Amino acid sequence: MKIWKKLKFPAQEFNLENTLVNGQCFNWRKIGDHHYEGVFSKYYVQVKRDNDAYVQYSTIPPNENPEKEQLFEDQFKSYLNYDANIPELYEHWAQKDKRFSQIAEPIHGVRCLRQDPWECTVSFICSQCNNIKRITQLLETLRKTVSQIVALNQQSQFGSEICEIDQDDGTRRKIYQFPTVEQLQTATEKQLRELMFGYRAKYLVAISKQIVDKGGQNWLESLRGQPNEKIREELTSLPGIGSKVADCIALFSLDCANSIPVDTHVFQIALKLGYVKGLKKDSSLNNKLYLQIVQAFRDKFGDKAGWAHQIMFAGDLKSFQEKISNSNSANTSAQNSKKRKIDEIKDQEEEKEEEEIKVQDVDTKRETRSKRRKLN
DNA sequence: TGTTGACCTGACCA
DNA sequence: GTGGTCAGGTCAA
Repeated sequence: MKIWKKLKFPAQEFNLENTLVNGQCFNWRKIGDHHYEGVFSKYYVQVKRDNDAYVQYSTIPPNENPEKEQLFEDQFKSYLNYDANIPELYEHWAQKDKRFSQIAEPIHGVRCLRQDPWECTVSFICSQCNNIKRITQLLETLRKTVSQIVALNQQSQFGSEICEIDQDDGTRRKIYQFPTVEQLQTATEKQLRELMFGYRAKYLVAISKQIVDKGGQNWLESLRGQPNEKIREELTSLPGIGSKVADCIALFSLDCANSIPVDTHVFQIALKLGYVKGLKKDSSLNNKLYLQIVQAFRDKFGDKAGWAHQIMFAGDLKSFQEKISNSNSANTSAQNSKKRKIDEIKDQEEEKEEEEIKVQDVDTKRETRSKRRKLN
């Protein structure tokens, strides 16, 4: 029998789907309408929303006394950045960018999570040249298998099993917590390759060892509160972590709300919206351009630009495109009228900017034609 | 200093 | 059925 706890959390401030499966984390799975399951800390957690004011959650194991319950709630609230006023931030960002104002409603209630830095590190190393579905699968495999690897390598007799849960088909499913740095350190490259981690296997093995040498989980957590540049420098000194992965770890787990991970999606956004003057679709994403795009997002969205970036990023994902187009076509004429007035003002401001993009597009096309001719 | 190709795997599409 | 391409990058030459 599950015990459900209520947490006051209006829907505009926290949308489960838009937050838990938008590509910032890979430990949640949809199991029903507005209902998700996941592994958080040492708990199997289900979270659901059945009214606009509250979300409800249950944990396995349950917390047997009020102190433990309070401790879990505090931990969960911290994970959800509970104190951040998301609607206020949305309003601010929507005033700064027309595209943001278009996606704000369909992708409402996105919260940037404050994840565990180790799990976040492993997750984004796995994200290299990979898609969300497969990253999620790889991390699930890692949780399931690592306790067997630990036992096999005789480093520890303790696994990391949390519980067994009943499934609809009558079978039972074991749930495991995420392996610690020390546990993953016991795995070999060969073992991880067999689990289909591919070339990322060698990074995971090397990085586990180096982080353990630096002080393990405590070292990673000690990076919280350090200057952004220092965090970047420390993380990129580790094998398999470049600028993009370092910025993901900083943004999603180390309290750097203005970190901007520039990947192919963010590059496309910067290109389409003309954030960087002279940016072309075949521009090579070198370090200089990377930092220009970062600066452009910071200039536009301010000190929590990383959080705004995550919403813009989600807006570029295929899984969110349908939501956006449905929402746009369902807008009532009254809404449209109000929106039109706001848009008119923005249009005037951005008209100049868009002219520049058109010029860039023409340049790009001209260049492509020229290249093609040369090839022919 | 900037550019390029190798690196694992699986889904998708023609 | 098969081969090409791409997917939230990094690294070394």
